[in-house]
Amino acid sequence: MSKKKVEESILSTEEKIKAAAQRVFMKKGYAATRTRDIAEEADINLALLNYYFRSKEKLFDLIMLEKLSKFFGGIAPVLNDPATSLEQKFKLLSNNYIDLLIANPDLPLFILSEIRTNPDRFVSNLPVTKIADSYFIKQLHDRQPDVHPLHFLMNILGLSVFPFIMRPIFRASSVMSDKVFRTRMEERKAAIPKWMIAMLKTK
Amino acid sequence: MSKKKVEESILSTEEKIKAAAQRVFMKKGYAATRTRDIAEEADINLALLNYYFRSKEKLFDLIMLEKLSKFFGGIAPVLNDPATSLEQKFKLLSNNYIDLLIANPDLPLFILSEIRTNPDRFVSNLPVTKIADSYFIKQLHDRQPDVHPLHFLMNILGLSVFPFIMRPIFRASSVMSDKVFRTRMEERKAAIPKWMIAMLKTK
DNA sequence: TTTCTGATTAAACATATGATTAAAATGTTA
DNA sequence: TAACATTTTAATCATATGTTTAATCAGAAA
Repeated sequence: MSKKKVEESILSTEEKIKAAAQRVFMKKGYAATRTRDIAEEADINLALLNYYFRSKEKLFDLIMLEKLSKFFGGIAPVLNDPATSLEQKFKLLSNNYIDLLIANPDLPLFILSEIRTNPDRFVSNLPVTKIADSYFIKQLHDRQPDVHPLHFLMNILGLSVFPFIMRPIFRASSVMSDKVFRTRMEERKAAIPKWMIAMLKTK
Repeated sequence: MSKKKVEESILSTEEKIKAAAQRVFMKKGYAATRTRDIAEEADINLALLNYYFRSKEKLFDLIMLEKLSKFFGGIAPVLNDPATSLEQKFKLLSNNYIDLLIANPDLPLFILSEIRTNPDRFVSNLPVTKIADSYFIKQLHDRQPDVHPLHFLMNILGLSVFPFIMRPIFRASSVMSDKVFRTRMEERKAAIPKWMIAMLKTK
C-alpha cells in the first residue's frame, strides 16, 4: 500500500468515528451520549475512539467548534458589509439561514442545548461578540431610531430560526409533516424580508 | 445558606427534594443530572430521593409534566376563544408569554432540549395537537388568505419566545446585560402586537 | 414507660462508563 | 525477506451512578 493510501485509510477511520460522533452527539447531546454508542455507530472498536481523539470531551469539542462556525460563521460578514442595504441584508440573512437549516435542521437546538448545559465552555468560540456594534445595527438605528435595533436583530433571527427549533414539537404533535414544513420554510424565504420591512415602518 | 434554601428549610422533605430537582434538572438537563446532585442541592440523604419518588426518571416525569403545562397551558384557551379579535389575541399571547418567561427564563430551552433528546416520550402530554384547527387559525385565514396561517402562529411565538431561547448566547457574549434584556422584553410586549398587524397587511 | 410507625441514615450493591493496556494484526521500509 | 511502525482488538481498570438494604432515630400511641 502506498503512503498516500495509508494516510487515506487513517483519515477514513478517523472520519468514520467523527461522522458517527456527529450523528450521535447531535441526536442525544453530550451528556446522554456514551462512547460505546459512537463506537457502535461507527462500527469500530471502542478503544479506537480514544486512540484517535484522546477523549470523549476532545472529540465533542472538535465537533462543537465546527457546528458553532457553521451556525454563526455566515452571519458576521453579512452584518458588517457596508455595501448592502438593509433590505438586502434581510434577504441574505433569512435566505442563508433557512437554506442552512433545511440542510441541518437540528443545528440550532443542538447548539443552544449544549451552551445552556455548559454556558462558560464555549464563550470564547462565539463569534457573536461584535454584533452589537455592527454596521447592520447602525443601519437599523438610522432607519428607525424609535425602536432599539437589537429588536430587529432578534426578529429576523427568530423568524428564520425559531420554526426549526419548534420542529420537534410540530412533528411530535403532527401539526406539520416534513414535506409541508419544508414548503412553509421555502415560503418564508420570500416572506421574511417583506415582514421585516413592514415591521421597520411601524410607529 | 442561600435565601432560597432558608425558605425551603421549612418545607417538607418531599417538597425540598422536588424543588431541588427542579433547579438541577432545569439547569443541567436530565442526562447530565446525578441523583447525588439533587440530594446535595436539597440537603437530604441520597436514599430519600428513591424513598419519596421511586426513581430519578419518575421524579423527572413529574417535573416535566408541570413545566409542559406551564409552557403550553396558557395558549390553547386564548387560541380557541371566539370572543376575542385577532388584535386582542396577539396582545394576549405575546404579553402572557413574555410575562411567563420573564419569571421563568429557561423554561422554553429546557422543554425543547428534553423533547429533542427524547421526542417520543412526551408526545402524549403535548397540548398542541388541536392548534392546527383552532379559532385563531381560522381568524388568520379570514384576514389574510394569501399567507398560510401557520406562518403567523410561528411568528408570534417566535417573536415572543425566541429572545429567551437566545438569552444564554446573548449573556455569554455580553450583548445584553440582564437588566437591559428585561427592558427589551418589556418593550416587546407593546411592539409585537403592532408588528403582527403590520405583517398581516403585507401583500 | 414501652411499643409501634414512618423518616432518615450510612453502607453497600450492581451495573454503566470513560479510559487504558498488552498483545495481535496489518502495513511499511530497507 | 526481516525489522520496524502503525492500527486494531479483547480484556481490564477505576470510578461514577442509580438503587437498595438494614440499622437507627424520633415522635405518636398505648
